[in-house]
Amino acid sequence: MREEKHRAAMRIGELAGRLGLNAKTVRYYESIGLLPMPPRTAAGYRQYGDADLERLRFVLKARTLGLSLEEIRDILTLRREGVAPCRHVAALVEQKLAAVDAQLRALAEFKQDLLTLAREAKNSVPSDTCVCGLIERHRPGRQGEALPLVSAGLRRRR
Amino acid sequence: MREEKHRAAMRIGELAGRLGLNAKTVRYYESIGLLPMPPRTAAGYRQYGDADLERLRFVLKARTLGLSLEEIRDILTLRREGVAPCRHVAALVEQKLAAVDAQLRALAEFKQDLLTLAREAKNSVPSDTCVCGLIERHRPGRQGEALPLVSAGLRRRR
DNA sequence: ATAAACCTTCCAGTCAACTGGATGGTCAAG
DNA sequence: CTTGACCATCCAGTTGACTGGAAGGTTTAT
Repeated sequence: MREEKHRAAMRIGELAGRLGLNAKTVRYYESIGLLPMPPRTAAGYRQYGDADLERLRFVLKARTLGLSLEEIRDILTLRREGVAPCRHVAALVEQKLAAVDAQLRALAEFKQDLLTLAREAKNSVPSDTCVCGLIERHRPGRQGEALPLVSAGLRRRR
Repeated sequence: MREEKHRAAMRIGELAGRLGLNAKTVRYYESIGLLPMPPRTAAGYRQYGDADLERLRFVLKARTLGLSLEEIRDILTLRREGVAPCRHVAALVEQKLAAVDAQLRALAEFKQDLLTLAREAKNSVPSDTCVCGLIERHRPGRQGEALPLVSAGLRRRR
C-alpha cells in the first residue's frame, strides 16, 4: 500500500486548479473571510491542506446553489471547530433549509413551464432561420457568440 | 356576475406595484428587451395590459430561479406569437430543462448538508453570545444589521 | 546562472442588475 | 389654479463577485 494519497501542503495554484478556479478568486475569498488565513512558508507563500480543500469544495457547492458569499460565510462559522454556534447562525441554517425547500417546489413548477415551452417549440415548425436577431434591436452587441448556458445556481435577490 | 376583473390599461407604476417591483426596474427590463415596448398614451405614458403582467410574472419566476435576464429573454422569444422558434432557442429550453434537473439533484444534496449542519448546531451548546464578530476582522462594516435572507434563486455563473 | 513558472501585494477595471437623482411634463383633487 | 402624485428621459452610482495588470520576490528545471 503506497502512502501516496495527495497530502497536506499545496500552494494556492494547486488548490485553485483542483477545483477549477483562479488563484485570484481564492485570495479574494480569503479577503472576505470565506477562507481562513492559511499558514505561510518562509517566503510568504500560502500553504493549504486537505481541510482547506474541503472547505472550499463546500463553498463552491453552496455557491452553485446560489447562496451569496456572505451567507456562505455565515453558514461556515458553524463548521469552525471548537466554537459554539450562536442562535443567530443556527437560525440562518434553518431559514436556508426552508428556502431550499421552497426552491425545490418552485423549480419543479418552472420545469413544467419549460416543458410546455418545449412542447410548443416542437409543435410549431422549427426553422434554422432564426428570429432571434429581432431582439437584438435592444442590445446590439455580439450575436455571433455561443450561448454560455453552463450551470445555474441559487441566488439571493435584494 | 360582475365584469370587474382588472382589465387592460395600467401604467408603469401599477404594473410594477402589483408585482412588487420598482418602476425603474420595469423600464430597465424594457431597455434590455425583456419586455416589449408598450403603446403610449398621447402624453407618452406607457400603457400595459394583462399580457404584459403575465409576461413579467414569468420573468420574475424565471429570475427567482436564477436565470440571467439574457437567458430569460432568449427563452421568451419562444412565446412571441406568430414567430417560428428557431432550433437555437428550442435547444436553449432543452438545456435549461437539463440544468433544472441537475439543480433539483444538487439542491436535495445540499439540503442534506444543511441538515447535518443544523444537527451539529443543536448538539453543541447554543449560546446567544455570538462568535460571528470574529469574522468581521476581514470586512469591518455594519454588524448591527439584520441579515437579509430573503429568497434564493438560480443563477448562472461565468 | 538564467528562464519559466510560480508566488506576493495593491489597485483598478468589468459585468450584471439594478437604483437614484436631476429635470421636466401630466393629471386629478381640492 | 396650484399642489402632489404620477410619468418621462438621461446619466451616474452601487453592489457582489470576480479579474487583470503592474511590480517584484521565489523555486525549479536545464
